[in-house]
Amino acid sequence: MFSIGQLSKQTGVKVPTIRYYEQVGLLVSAGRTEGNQRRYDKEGLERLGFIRHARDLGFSIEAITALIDLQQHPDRSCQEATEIAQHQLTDVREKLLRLKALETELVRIADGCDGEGSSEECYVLASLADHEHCRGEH
Amino acid sequence: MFSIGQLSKQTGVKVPTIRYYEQVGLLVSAGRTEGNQRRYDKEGLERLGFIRHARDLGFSIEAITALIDLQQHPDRSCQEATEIAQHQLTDVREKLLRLKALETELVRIADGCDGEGSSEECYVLASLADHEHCRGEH
DNA sequence: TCTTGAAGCTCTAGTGACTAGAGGTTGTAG
DNA sequence: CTACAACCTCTAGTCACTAGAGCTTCAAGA
Repeated sequence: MFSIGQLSKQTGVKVPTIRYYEQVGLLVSAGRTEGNQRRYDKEGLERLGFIRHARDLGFSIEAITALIDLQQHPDRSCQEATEIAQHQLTDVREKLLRLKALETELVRIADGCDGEGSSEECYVLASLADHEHCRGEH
Repeated sequence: MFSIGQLSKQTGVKVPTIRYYEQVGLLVSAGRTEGNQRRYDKEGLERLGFIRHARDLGFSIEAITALIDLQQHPDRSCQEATEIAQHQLTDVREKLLRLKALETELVRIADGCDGEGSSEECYVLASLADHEHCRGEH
């Protein structure tokens, strides 16, 4: 049995975050001591590892809840899990496209100015003031 | 003079968001009508355009406040503005790297499973459960 | 001039995924 | 047995909005 602190050390998830996961129904402790402190078993440790990994990959708490639900019903099709993962992938790809466009624009803005002179004629400020300067959309 | 709704239509920023910007000190209306409704002039319209553009590029409210502050003191160096933009660029590039890694990982996970069979042997779930499967770090 | 209704107003609370702090209790090593 | 690190609960704060309640004002048509 592990205390919440031990679980935290082993997974790298902060203690208040573990309590938060309990609050939202993601991870329940195996039980409590007489003094009301949480105790976890190996299953809890594994589940927290799963949650951590999924969060690192950007899955929402909601999506993770759905995935855990699937884990607990092995009779259900794997298709749902794949759909959730595909959805996440689409999401990441959209963000990637957007960020790439932003990068291009920011390079143009940030590098267009040598940092000298007064802010009155600053290229950064002028670029932000006037969208017309932009090459792509965002 | 424009009403808040006209400002909203011209810039594409929602009415409650404009009020929010006032609340955090980003955009003050030129004045109020006798009936307490906000009225904006051309300067307000331009400033909201500036804010909108900067937000689209991912600048935080805090950074935008600093940039506007610079605009209003044309005697101050342009360097600060450039620094803020460079910082934002660094930030975007970090996010890009991270997202690219995630994409790779998600492709591996989401495409490794044909969606058939039960969730018991689902590759998505197995991959999320075991970080060891991962190629890169995240 | 009156009426209607869209648009405006303020205020509070909710979102997601935590994080911080107050103020009190428990577990454990020496 | 004592000290103190680690635990507990609860509330409130973060960011950048968004939603809703309940009210008032503005402007166009009759």
